[in-house]
Amino acid sequence: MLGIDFIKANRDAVERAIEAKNVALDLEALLGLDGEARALKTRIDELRAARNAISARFKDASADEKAELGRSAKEAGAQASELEGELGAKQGALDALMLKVPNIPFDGAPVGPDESANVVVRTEGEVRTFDFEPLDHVALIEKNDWADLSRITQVSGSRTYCLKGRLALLEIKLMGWALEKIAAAGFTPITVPAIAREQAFLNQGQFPGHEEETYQLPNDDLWLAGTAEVALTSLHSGEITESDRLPILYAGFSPCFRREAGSAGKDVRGLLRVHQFVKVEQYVICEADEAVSAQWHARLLGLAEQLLGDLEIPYQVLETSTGDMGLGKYRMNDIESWVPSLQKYRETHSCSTLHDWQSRR
RNA sequence: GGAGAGGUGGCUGAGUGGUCGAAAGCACCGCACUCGAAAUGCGGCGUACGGGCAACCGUACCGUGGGUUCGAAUCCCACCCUCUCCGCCA
Repeated sequence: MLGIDFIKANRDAVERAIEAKNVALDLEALLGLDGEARALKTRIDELRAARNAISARFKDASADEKAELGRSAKEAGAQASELEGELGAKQGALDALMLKVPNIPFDGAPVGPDESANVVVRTEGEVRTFDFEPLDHVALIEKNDWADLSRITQVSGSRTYCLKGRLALLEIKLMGWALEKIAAAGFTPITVPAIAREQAFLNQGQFPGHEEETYQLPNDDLWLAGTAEVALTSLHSGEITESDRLPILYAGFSPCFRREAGSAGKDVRGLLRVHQFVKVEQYVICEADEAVSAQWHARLLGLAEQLLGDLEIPYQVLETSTGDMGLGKYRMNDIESWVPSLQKYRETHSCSTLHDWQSRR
């Protein structure tokens, strides 16, 4: 989220961000609530000050005076409590609105409602031409007995997969290889749980708003994260970090769980858009400096590209539009990799910068 | 699942009804001493909101939320979290 002082001082920019990101938020109402809450608080402070002043005289007072002082102190206290209740309600409403305030997007981000406004900024690698019809991944799996896609759905439902043989090994090795590559660039490899408390999802920005897309474990008041980012974001929450200990660099690894609610009918075949998968996450906590942050963003993107280069997979880099990048993001670059059987690029990587919108949460 | 212990400032840790935003130590900052550093001595040192040009003043904050009281870190209730032991376990 953004600080209330920042919002007040940069009202137009925030208003533009709300528009560009297509957020349902009435900034006018938010600022009005803030004003009302402050006024109430001032009034409560005055009542409390009066009460405290009376209480301070209590000890040395005579019995008669004590009765009188007690009465008036109690009354001031009661009034304060009543207003406090009012303030609580306003504050709650205000907090809920504050969580919906979007980060101000990067100047270079294309403004648009959704992914259709994303812009391809670069295309890398050479698309192979074959003198035969390339099979898609499902056909390759069937041909080589590399998975039990239909059997596992009777166990775990749709959008789950079960790799076998060399493909099972490939999944594990690919993750290990990516972790090692990123570790070699100075990042600390770290394995984190997908299980996390609600607070972690609030901290990261997934909540409020995306509860429907998240698996819940209601018996234990826990949720399953769709990315290691959830755990990594909260790993250092509440800490004040000396600047000489920055940047903190992680190469995270975790299973990822996604309900894919609202994706009905999309990519139902094969290994695209599954409910559970494994992923490596690059994560940087750096000093609150736009230039430094931009350098790290470039570094993350560079490392992701290096992985694809090493794998000889052609790809394109997108500058993600304001409508597609999400509430908390300042800048987002997606990478789409070439899928020969589809004859098109599909999203495989994503790099984002969130600035202090994230750390404030 | 059963039993117990505990959550106080950046850290350790005192504090069981007002003189407590809170002892002491560590860390940190300033000054003195020193060629310099260390050691030592003296002083300072929480956060948020509101008011004030400022000095400063007011309010709140001792896990969270309620309650008792003129007054709560301290008493009562509920909850959350952490740790220890036992049991169970793919």
